[in-house]
Amino acid sequence: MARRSDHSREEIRHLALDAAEEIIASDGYKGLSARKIAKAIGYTVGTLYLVFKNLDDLIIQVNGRTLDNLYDWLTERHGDSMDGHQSLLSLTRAYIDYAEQESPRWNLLTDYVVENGQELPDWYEAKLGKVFGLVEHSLAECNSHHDDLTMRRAARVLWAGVNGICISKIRHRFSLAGGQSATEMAEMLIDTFLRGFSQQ
Amino acid sequence: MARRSDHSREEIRHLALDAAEEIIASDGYKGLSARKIAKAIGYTVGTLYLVFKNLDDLIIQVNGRTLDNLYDWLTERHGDSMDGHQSLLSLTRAYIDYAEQESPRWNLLTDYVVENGQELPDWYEAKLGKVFGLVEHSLAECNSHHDDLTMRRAARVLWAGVNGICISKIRHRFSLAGGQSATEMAEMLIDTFLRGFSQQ
DNA sequence: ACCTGAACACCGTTCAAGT
DNA sequence: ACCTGAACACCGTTCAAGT
Repeated sequence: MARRSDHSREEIRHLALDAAEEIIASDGYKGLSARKIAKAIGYTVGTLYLVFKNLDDLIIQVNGRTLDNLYDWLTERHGDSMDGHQSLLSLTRAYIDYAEQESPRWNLLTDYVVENGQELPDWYEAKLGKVFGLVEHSLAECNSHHDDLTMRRAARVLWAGVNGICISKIRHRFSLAGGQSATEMAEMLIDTFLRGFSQQ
Repeated sequence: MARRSDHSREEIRHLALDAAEEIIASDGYKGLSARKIAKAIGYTVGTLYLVFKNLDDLIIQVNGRTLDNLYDWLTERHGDSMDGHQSLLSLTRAYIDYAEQESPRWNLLTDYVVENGQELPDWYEAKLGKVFGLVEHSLAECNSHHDDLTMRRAARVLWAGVNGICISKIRHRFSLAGGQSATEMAEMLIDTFLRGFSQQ
């Protein structure tokens, strides 16, 4: 059993986040609990509350690591040797693959509800911004006759749309999609949006 | 206190669903519990398990009523005296209003995760289909040179996209949207998609 | 100083026993 | 037949007490 001073606070934080990721992967994102984490790392539940404000704080930190992981996944799979349209499609396919293959942690990301009057921490928005940056970059290669703000807005609208498609197909498993897969739906969204965007 | 035979099984079902809706509205969607429902209707927890298979079954029935409620909300606010494009925008604004004003029950709808190998019940998909029907109808008024299947697919892609925007702005409260509101993002999506869709 | 362990106020779900 | 109430195996969170 772990005793006092076996690990620094920062080490306990890492141990706990590692354990949380394993529990989410094996028991699903709703199977995560403070007591399971504590047991897995050989500390008492009380110890977790010395390191995390509460379970919400822990979950948001797990989600932060998921965003890092997603960023790496996307950049690894995402070739640079194509035009913007193809690049956007390949980014989207990589994202859908991630949501499907890492669905427990992806579901936890989507599950998070920010309460009225609350805000996501800055470091979290920064990680999100890094992922959005990939979309912006691909979009900029497709089309450059719009101003910067319009490009950024288009990237966000398009990505929120792709995410909505993933939610309906992966989270809710709607079978009302005219027989289309998530990838086919996302391709239809991107192709049609880009056609409209370039002819504006 | 309620005694046996005070209510039929169907009456208990309605009482429980009514109570669940009130609890969700006042305590948030994560504040719902079988014990709270039982207390509110004057029965023991055990009784709920005579009427519902489990809490998941109850929640899916609450979500079914939310879909009915949403359908009524959309049809009430949705004038018929405009062209398809305007009609689609007004439908979208009404949906965003619903998500904002009824956010606890809307969040419960979005929260639901269908596990691997599971499916949503047919009656649930039928209620969803009714809401999607409104979108299809408006879209059909915008554009009629596509075949039926393409129109249905476009309606689903567009609606999943609008929903994704609501999730990023209402559920996650991302402030990375270039200063746009959910409504502005949805308008950008619809305008650009429709331009691309009509020029295909 | 650091961590424990017990306590508090909750959960979902089941099922023998009561009326 | 219908419902209860207690039990079981869990929760998140706090904090006096131990080393």
